[in-house]
Amino acid sequence: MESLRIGEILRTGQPDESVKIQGWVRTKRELKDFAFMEVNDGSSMGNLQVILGKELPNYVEILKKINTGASVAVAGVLVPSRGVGQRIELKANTVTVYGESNPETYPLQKKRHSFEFLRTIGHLRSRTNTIGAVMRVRNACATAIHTFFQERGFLWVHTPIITASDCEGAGELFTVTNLDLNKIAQKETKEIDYSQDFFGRHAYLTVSGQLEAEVMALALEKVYTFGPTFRAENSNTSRHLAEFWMVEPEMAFCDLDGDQDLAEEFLKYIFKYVLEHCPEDMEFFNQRIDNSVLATADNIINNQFERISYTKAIALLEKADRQFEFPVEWGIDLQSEHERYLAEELFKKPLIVTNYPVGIKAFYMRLNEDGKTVAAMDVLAPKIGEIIGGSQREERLEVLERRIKELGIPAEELWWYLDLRRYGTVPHAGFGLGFERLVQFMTGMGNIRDVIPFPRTPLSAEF
RNA sequence: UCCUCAGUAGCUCAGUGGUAGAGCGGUCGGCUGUUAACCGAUUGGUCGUAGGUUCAAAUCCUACCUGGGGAGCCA
Repeated sequence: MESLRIGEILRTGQPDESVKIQGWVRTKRELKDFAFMEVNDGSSMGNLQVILGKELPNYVEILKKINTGASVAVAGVLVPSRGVGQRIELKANTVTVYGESNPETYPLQKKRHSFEFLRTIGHLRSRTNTIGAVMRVRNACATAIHTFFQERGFLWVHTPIITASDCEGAGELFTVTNLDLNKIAQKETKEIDYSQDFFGRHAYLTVSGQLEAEVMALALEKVYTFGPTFRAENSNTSRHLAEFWMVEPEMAFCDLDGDQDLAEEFLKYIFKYVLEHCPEDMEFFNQRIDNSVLATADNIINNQFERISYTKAIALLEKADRQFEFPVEWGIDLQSEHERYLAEELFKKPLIVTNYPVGIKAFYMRLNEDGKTVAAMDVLAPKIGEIIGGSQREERLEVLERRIKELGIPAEELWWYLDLRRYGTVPHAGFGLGFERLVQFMTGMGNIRDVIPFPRTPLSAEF
């Protein structure tokens, strides 16, 4: 008999149906003449309650084996539940134990564990309610992202993970090398000769696929990347990972307004999709993790994002009836406390801040007519802060060359990027979204390490 | 990297100078269409590591390690 997923049985299973399920034992309760066993296979929040009657062959032996964490297959007949708490349950005819689980050493208990502890058992934590729900929502977010872009004619392009350009300007890079580091450690010379390295030059793990995405957009018009990204920054916060996934759409023939429209439509679509596809999990997050996630989702789906200029944002912050640790002044970069005030207190919803001072933004952002600001945008979300950062790109060769020179960036390495402005340049724009921050925002999970299966952070890469 | 708090049983924590504790978990028994089951018994420790102060240190001091929260950097 082919086995069914438990989530499906819980939703649509009918009495008298013969079914087989496979999964892991969450809990067992022994009574005098029979026993209850709850089994979960990751397909849903809820477990399937299995009735084990004494008439089962090897009843005593089976009961000894089905401790929390054991893997089982159960064939039987669905029956209406006589207890409260579940609509339907499975009366077992045969039980197969694939693998036992020693209750004296299995670290997961039936009760709640701290996320700190669960991080120390990264290989088992996905068997918990919360991490399981996170992974299902994460999957739904990823599917929603692809669906959103595919429906709109965007091509998913695969930008390289190994890159030779260190001038993307987005933080510290990991070096990729196959040089013998032991030999280098013994050398007296301080300089490393990267011409002897695998690529014949210093190579890195990518910190962004944007520059390559621009290449593809200037041939295919609408593209997006969705892949891993690496930052070697020594950041120890609940919002940073050394390895994370980033989504970067890039559109030719698009300006900053179009960019903002896309970002807003995009977030709305994903929230709506996840609410439709993971209602149980979202309900769980709302009940157990953060009682504002459903209201937040509703807020995002049904309200227009606030759109204000950086200059306006500064004026609002200066008017705020409160003291900021970092004084507010036109030209400064917005601090966490400023972003939070705007998103959480003043507007109480996501807002898009645009046209930042040229001095605090990247070289590729398009210079505005005023000569003082660039066509950048940040989407600020309550609690998370900056969730999306984007801009209209500088498409004018001479302006871009001037900016590169001003910032002291080695232009020769960017020759191909500049070529895009030499041959058939067009206005174009795009943005980057931190995928894990999106999942955090969606689920209300406080620490980004709990929304990725295997988090990589400073001093931590065990699993 | 900085600030701050913490590290005691498998887990969550109490214990602030004088013989290491509780709840949960595990084990054994009882009871029950149970469901964070319940009742009783029982098991369980190099008090993060290394020094120091003291007659005596989980407790005070120093350094280091690890983790949480916040900040910076950023997505």
